[in-house]
Amino acid sequence: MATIRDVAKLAGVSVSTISRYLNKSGYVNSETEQNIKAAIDKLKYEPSVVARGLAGKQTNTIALILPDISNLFFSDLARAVEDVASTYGYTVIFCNTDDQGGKERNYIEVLKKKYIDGFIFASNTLTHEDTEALHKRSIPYVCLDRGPSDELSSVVRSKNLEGAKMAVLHLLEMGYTKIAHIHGPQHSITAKDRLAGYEESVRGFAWYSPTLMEAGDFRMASGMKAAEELLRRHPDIDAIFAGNDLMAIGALKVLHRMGIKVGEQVGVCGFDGIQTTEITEPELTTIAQPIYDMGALITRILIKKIEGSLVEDQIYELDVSLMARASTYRRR
Amino acid sequence: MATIRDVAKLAGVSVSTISRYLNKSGYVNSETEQNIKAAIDKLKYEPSVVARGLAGKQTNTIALILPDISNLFFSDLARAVEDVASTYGYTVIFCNTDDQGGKERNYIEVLKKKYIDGFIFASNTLTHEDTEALHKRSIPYVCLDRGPSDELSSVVRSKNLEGAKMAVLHLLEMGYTKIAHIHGPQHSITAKDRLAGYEESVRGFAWYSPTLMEAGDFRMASGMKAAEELLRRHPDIDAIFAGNDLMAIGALKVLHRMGIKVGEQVGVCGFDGIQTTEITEPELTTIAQPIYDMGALITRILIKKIEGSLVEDQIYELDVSLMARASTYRRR
DNA sequence: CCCAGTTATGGTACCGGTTCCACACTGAAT
DNA sequence: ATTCAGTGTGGAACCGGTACCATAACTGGG
Repeated sequence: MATIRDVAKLAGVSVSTISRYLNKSGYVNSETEQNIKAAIDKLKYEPSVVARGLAGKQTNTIALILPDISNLFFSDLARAVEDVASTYGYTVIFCNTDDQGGKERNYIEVLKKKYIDGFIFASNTLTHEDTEALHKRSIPYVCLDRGPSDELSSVVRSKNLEGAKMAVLHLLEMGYTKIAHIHGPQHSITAKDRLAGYEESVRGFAWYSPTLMEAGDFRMASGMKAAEELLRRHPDIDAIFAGNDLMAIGALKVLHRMGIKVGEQVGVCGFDGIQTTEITEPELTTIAQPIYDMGALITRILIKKIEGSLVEDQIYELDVSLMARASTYRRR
Repeated sequence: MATIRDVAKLAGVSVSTISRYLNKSGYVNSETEQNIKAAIDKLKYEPSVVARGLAGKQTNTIALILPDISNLFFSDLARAVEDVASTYGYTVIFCNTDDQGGKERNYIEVLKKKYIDGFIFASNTLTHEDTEALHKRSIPYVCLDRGPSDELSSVVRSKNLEGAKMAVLHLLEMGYTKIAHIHGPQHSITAKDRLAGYEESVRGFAWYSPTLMEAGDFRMASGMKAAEELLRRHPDIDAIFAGNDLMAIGALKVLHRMGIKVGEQVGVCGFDGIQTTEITEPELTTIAQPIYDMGALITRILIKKIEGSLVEDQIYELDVSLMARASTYRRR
């Protein structure tokens, strides 16, 4: 491997000049420039990112911290992050935390030793202490859905409350008359907002009851359990709005097993818009978050922060959209 | 940030001694050791991975090159890779190639400048030229499914041919009598092997015909198209074996739309064992690859190669298993 | 004619580690 | 007493860049 000194020697100039040429910082005569170009070509010289990292404190690497890459939502997100990052010349490291604060903290520890340029947090366990180490070294970070408690940071999320209201409204419009809700874990602000949206929308109805709400953990199995429980408690419900798609799919499964026709008899609506919603039978109505856009946006914000174009920290709320499909189509 | 020299000063020894202590290379008096420990604690010293990388040519980072992280199969795989890598102290960079050789080559170029310790290739486009650059710098790499053409390398794959035979056998045992096949793109050795397994198993039957095979591209939409075509051509087929789960799900969808009862009238079997197969209705019978194990194994092999415990390059073929489910259950 | 600003380039300390070599000391074998 | 292996430590070059500072030649304005 050729080094910058080899190039300098061959081009007959000093290393400083090469460095200036490479970084387009400072003056370089156009003739000299040609010589340097030739030398670089000849030696197939490629600057070492590591040496640059050591000298200049930039590694062009960002870390993506998420609960589980094999979760459909996050793999879609990761795709967007990597796409954007690579167009800006950054590479992406990913870390699975399983929503365990300990793992997350551990990753932060390991990665800050690596001079990572910035972090994207898509997990829900971030605390103030976690970010302290980042602040100390002024490593920029951005968050999905929610930032660390009591602290301002750039956050991208979607309109969860509004989306939940859209879901309920849609179900009502389709002629369903008693709507239950399976909500996610309440430490998640996302789940909270969606629950709030549901509650605000249905509180006024005569059939409203707190027992129409049942908790899940955002995974399919919990959706099944919750749906069973709800149907046992209220055999007359004719629609279920789930806090995310996976739980909605669980509900779908349960209804199917009970011989209940989804759509016609009981409507089901999810939230997230993961690709799998098109695979179910019937296809699942859902409130789609612009997952790809969210990932792309949060990455662009992070890179801006890294490169110093001052962006004020703020919360970006993206629009959600109703994907009306067969699982909420009630033939009359 | 404290540096190694700060620690040396505080502990009253030289940097060499600190380095020896940190790497457990060479002698360090046990008393000195205590002092060093204390100094490190006090200064909260953490060695810089970047400086280490520059000096010692090790970054503890591996790259995972795959077609698309948002593809269910690869996100499961990525999870396994990261799990194993992190227990060995490595971080994982991932890159989406969309099966385009150009993107792949580009990533190799970028990453080798970063002193990546090793590569895992899970894409199908790897050529001899691609790996040349890696050879030159003796950067180890391993492959999933297939290595670069005409070259030995460590490869982990599953028993595709055998699995295809299992699928056909299972369908026959369940009482299906005319089995079609949707195969993947033939540049993929995986798809080829599965097709071969199918053909070998059915060639002896009277109903066998080359027109019972139709091509797809491993994605759902192509499975739908292929299924339609097959049913048009042979309205009497009563089973479809697809070269992967996503195409099988496509077939499922088509059959459903045509009002054909999957399982009872027409059996469908996939291949891969992605989680989504449990979400479909009916649940999809599939030949499950041990995706997680494959990812874990390939990562362990790579790390062994990186750390120099000479492993001979070889091909590891893992067992597949039949997951018999409702999509191939024929009530009689 | 002098001084200041622009253009062009070189020298070198520095980033934070690793590693090789030199040196000193100990105790046992020759 | 001499040699030698094992133990323990320090000095300094080196990895491959960046960036600051110095130097110098060449403008043009006062």
